[in-house]
Amino acid sequence: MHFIDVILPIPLQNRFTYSITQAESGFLKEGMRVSIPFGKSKIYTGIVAAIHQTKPLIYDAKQIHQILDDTPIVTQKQLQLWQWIAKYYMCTEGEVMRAALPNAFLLESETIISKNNAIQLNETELKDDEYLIYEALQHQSSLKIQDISNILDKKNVLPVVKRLVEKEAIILNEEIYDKYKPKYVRYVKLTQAYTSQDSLNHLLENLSSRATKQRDVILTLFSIAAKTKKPVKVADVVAESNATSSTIKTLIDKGILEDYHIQIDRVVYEGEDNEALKQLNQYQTEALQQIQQSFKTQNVVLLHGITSSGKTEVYVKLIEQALLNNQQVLYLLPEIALTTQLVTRLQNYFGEQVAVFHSKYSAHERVEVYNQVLSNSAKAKIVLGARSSIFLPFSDLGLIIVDEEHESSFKQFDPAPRYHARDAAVVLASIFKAKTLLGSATPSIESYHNAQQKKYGLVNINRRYNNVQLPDIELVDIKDKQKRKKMKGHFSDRLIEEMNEAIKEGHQIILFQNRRGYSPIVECNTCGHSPQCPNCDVSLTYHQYRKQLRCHYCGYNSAMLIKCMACGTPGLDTKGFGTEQIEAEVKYIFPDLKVGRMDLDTTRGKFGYEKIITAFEQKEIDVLVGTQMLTKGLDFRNVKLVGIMNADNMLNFPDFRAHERSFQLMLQVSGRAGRTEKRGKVLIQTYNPYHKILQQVSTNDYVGMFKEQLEERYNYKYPPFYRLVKITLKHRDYNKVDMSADWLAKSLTQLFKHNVLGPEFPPISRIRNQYHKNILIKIPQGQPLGKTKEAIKKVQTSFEAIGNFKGVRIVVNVDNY
DNA sequence: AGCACGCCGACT
DNA sequence: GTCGGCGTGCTC
Repeated sequence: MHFIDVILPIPLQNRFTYSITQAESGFLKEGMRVSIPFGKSKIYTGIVAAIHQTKPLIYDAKQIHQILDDTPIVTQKQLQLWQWIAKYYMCTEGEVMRAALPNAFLLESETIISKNNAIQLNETELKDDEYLIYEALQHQSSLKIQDISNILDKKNVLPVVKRLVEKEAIILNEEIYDKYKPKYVRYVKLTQAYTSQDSLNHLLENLSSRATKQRDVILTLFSIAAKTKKPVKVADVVAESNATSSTIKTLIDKGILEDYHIQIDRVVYEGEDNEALKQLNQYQTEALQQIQQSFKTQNVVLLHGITSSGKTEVYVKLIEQALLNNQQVLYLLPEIALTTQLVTRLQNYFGEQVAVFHSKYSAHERVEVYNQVLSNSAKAKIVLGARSSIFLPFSDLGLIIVDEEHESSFKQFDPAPRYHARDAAVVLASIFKAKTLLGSATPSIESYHNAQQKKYGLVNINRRYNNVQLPDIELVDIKDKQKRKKMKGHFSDRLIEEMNEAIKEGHQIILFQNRRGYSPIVECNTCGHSPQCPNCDVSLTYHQYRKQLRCHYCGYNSAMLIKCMACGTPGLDTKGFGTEQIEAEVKYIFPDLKVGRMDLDTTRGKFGYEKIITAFEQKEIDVLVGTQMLTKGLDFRNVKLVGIMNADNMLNFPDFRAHERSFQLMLQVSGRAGRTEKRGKVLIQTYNPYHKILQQVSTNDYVGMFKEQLEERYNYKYPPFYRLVKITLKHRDYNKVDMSADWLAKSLTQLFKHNVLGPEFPPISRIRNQYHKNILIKIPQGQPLGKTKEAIKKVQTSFEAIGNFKGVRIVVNVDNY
């Protein structure tokens, strides 16, 4: 008796045990995929996590359906990381598996319907809808459930299908197929018969009189072959000879040409020759030496280098060394910073050893990178990727770089696993006994604290590259400006002056407003009513370019109202402002300038983002207005002025991290100004210029900010002194959420006393028609984390057993950054 | 998460 | 009368 325990990509706590044959047990290894029957009719892909001979006691194990791999596609070390993540972030291994594997690896079955030929059926017995399906099967050998849905034009077709099965008119089959298909490219060459010079001359003569198109194709084929000395692609011949693919087809049919296919990589490096590594300047060299020194005793080092200090060059040197040891390197970046700029730069240094892993890649491209890493291919020695690349199957990882370490987008929010890629990376590195370098101009309070506690090494770079000066940061009091009538729309006179000057000198401008749309609130002048989202507890944002009201939480939209819905008066006013309004005002105040906007609305689509960046780089745009997207690792050479339109809405955000975030955001945007010889200028417009954070921003005082924030965190019991676990309850019914949250909070309070906060409705208490209520658990230092989480899990289990609370969804978020 | 089974309103 | 709504329970 042989069995395997399988991890399934579904949010279930348990692994599932299946029986296998002796032969299979000899072949199977941990980390291979198997397809297994699950429930009544489903077939899922599972990962073999254990192979054993212990027969399950209370149920009969089913047999597996099929083995999908010859060799493991998940390594032992990955399984180790999965387990750590599941435990630490309080989710299931299945959820981790779903996040960790490229979707194309997860085969699912699909029901295929075909006619039962063994039975002669009396068609008059069939009802109308049944007949439609039966009729369709006369023309097509098989149908999918989706096809039937289309034929009958309704959603739920299973009852009909069931009746047909009972009448033995049709047969059902579960089919699975590989979602990953290698990409092939079609090539052409002359057939054997025409390889000799004689036959060829003869052929060309023949063709020249009548079929000139065909002759051209052959001549083109020759010239390409002679030039490249490589197999010739059909696509190239078509392109160069002006022939169509039908001409080629004719030649193939005549037996003159033959085509063949070669499998190729979808992700191809098309770079030039390797660039020589830049010489490090004195400060970079010192930093590099300190990092290396520090790595002798520390596994993690934090590199605190101000914006434009040239951290990337230091990374490059470290990567180079890891490569010399023949080790792999993982370079993590926030999704949004994974721009072509950086990718090209690294590819210029390291050529085709760089692979990129990215959510915008297609399923197939992801599989290819995954497989290259798995085989430790020379094409993937350095993986440049967003947070999910911590899940790649490294075999000999030597170094992880986490750039822009403070970025909150390293934390996954919505589907579980709600992991933090920076923290998981440190664990991953420890599994490999590799080193981790965290880099940032504005480190997170947590990391800097770890460095001060000597848990991490700390290295500073305080000079910008080429000794460019840090920008001059000026605070503009817009309350005062309003009083003196010095405001034009949302632009102070100072900002307008500086913009004029920058433009006169031929420089570019960035304007930052951390809110998209035209205005977040529309309000009736007469009765004060403002349109709300029907599904969420928020005001609708006005988007001018489509004359729409939109909800930023659920995507609901409606046409802009002409009169108030409550009182019918036509006077509607807008309150607050977003990027769209700033863009409109720039156009009004500076009619000669070209304005671009960069926010979620203008960067949709695979290249939306790049288009805007390129346009800005090539100076087709004078003023770029945008949200925090602007802050991420973009290197614009010609920007002299950065304007922050309103610093207050960030500072007043109700979150213990709001001040830290505002500081980071403002310093990061400021860093976009004056990256070359000319000193940049930053204007921050605010109602409260004496705010400590703004003072610290204007003096570039990271350490001051850190100390003060750390003290606040200490006083108010927040990280890094306390760990947080946030529990969110969600349900359509307000009362159900309310009552169940009370119960849960009470039970937790019995265990953790005053360290349980809430339950509390969040500022936005309803999203997509679901009411939310939060409970926050603070875990003091010294209280064992693992045990605490187990206890929380137990309470959760008893909660879920209460009939009244059925249907209330619980979301647990550990380290809720 | 799916998906089946099972019990109540609006339609051919 | 049925179709189909989604509440509840289970999956090796």
